Amino acid sequence: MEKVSSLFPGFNQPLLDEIDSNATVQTFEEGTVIMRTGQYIKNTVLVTKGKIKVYREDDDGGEFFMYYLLPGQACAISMICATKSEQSQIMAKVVEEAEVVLVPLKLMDQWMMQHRSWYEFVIETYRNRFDEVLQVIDSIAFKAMDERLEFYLKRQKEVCQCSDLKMSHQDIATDLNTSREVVSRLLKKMEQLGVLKLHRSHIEFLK
Amino acid sequence: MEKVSSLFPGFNQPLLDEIDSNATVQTFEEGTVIMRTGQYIKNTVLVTKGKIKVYREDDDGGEFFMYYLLPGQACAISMICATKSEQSQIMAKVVEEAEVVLVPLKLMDQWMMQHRSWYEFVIETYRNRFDEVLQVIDSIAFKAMDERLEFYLKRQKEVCQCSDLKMSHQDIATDLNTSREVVSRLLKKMEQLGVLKLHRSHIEFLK
DNA sequence: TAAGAATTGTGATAAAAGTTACAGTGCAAT
DNA sequence: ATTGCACTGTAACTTTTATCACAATTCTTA
Repeated sequence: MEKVSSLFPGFNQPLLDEIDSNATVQTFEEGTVIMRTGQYIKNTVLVTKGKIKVYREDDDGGEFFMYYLLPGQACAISMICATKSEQSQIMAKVVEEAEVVLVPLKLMDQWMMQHRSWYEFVIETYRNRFDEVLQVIDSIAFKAMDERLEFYLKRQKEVCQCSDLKMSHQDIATDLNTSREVVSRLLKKMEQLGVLKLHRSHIEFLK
Repeated sequence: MEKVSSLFPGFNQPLLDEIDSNATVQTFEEGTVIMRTGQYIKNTVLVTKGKIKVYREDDDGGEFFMYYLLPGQACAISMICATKSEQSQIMAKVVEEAEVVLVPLKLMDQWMMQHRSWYEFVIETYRNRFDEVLQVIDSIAFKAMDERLEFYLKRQKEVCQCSDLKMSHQDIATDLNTSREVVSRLLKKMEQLGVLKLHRSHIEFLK
């Protein structure tokens, strides 16, 4: 569990020991849906490797990307739902081979009381996710599709830490719950403005 | 503080005593903006009377209604921000004379550890607000304006517990961040379908 | 390497939402 | 009672977004 202690530097030794003896580690390959809308949540998820995308789904198969779960982070939803063993309100998809630490939900409350560092981590997780979700609301409530796409690309760039995004226009359109043609056209405009360069299933950021 | 104990039935006596000796009560008349975007938060807000609307704002003066704060509820944002004395990410406006109990933020963490009933209340507040915000995301990410308006009206109806909504079309349009004409047209359609009846600054729900 | 699938580009058109403009109506205050 | 203002209705138009159609290109794999 050295991985946990380096990725979650706030955790103190007693907490790390508890995790060691109670949590299970699981790996998922790219493409796996590790959480489905409506599924009962039995664990809190801590990510130690890979990239996981969290989506909201509607009744007609529509998807809407909300945020990434990255190493050192936890799924706020799984914490919130875990409290009452509720159903998941979101769908989570692995986009880069992931390793997660699963903490049984019944330990959540207990650790909150016993481990200050766990409490702080959970509160910090709530805070960050709430903030992130509010920014997502801004983008869809106030912005038109061109700015929404820019916001989306900016976030992807931050996460991959590189100047390449390996996704098709259709993938992006699905994440934004719009159509491929709209995304293609807007990307073309951005290419003409010199902000990026388009390749097949691959966008290169120039600025 | 009998009001607090009846509105927040989960709070046990030691917690109620703490609130009694540390919190301040304040009343605000209709129309008051009790929290502004960017303002530093120094208290956690518990509502004991009235109705408060919580908004997200954009840079150009746009407003977007997110949810109501009602008696027996707390502002999740103020709790989250309070943790680090952060700036408010939202604007809160009193729409019906309100009374609130202000808990100094420095007590938040302390009470979380000491009072199980406070801890449970805070977690429950996070959970409910997160759920509510996710539903709001659904409505703007997946639905067109007609359904968004229906969703909006449904929530107003739930809150007022009556079949009358005393708002002008412009007020509704502002809350939804759209234009008055769009709201007027959609409301007219709903009237023709027999779901409601339109009056001046007043909508009567029929179904 | 040829066939098939996925991806992209783009025009045409339709639908939804936002904007402009203005008339009419009800309400309040003097 | 009259004036003025806030509110509502609606037509005409523009812009944005979605949908349809189809060609061209690149990649995969049989």
